[in-house]
Amino acid sequence: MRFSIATWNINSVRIRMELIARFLRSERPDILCLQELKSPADKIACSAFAEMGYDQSVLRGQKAYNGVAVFSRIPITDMGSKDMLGNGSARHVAVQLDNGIIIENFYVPAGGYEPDPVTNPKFGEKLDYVRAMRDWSRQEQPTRKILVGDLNIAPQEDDVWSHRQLLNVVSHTPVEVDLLNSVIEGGNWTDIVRADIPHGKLYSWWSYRSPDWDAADKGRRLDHIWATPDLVRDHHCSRILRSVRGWERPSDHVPVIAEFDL
DNA sequence: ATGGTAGGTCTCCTA
Repeated sequence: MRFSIATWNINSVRIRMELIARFLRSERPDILCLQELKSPADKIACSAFAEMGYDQSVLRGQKAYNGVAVFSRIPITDMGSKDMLGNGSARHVAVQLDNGIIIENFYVPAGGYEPDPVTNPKFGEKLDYVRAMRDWSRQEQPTRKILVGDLNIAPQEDDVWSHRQLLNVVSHTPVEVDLLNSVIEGGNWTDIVRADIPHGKLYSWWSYRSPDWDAADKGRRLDHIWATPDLVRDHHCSRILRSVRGWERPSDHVPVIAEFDL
């Protein structure tokens, strides 16, 4: 038996319910992890998810900003949230499957524009957040875990449209890439999508500001699926659903999907 | 070198 898991930065869950329904009807992932809900939990139409078979949900909402959720067709248990910066922002939630697998759903801070923690505190917060993830990864038992989410860092050269031109752009700076790699090493994580698709450009996000995102194709791979060694197989059928970026009124991120043994 | 768009909202902040 296998199960499929999808991660998607939805950029407002309320205005994109139709888009989510279209995605769930066509792809039918067993588990959907969302980030950037931009909504309090009590304003999210969980009944609409339940009608499509996703009757299990664990939400961490917040007014206007952040927010993460897990919707599932298979049983999940709420395993709590980590408040990495101690500021109450809803950026993480964990759930457990009946077989013991734990799913960690993260929304890492974007970090603002200027890649300097002194002049831009938001960048400092982002670095602090990823440092906290590294420290947490080192403490965890490195087994039976899947980590997904919008990590807001594109670590490899082929994860951005131009490695050279993005070296000083937040999301691909060496300090961010080094930190993200230290999280991977600290938790003994495998980057499942890159293990499946090791070569070539791979993006999960295209800016709203590009008038023709498809032709310009100045994307970045910000959304990730990782797993601990015991869950890694030869292939996980990873897919990044680029076409969803072309749907009507899209998120600037597209869903990423992988499959695991249940 | 610059500006471009989107969403939610204490009309500006965040992405």
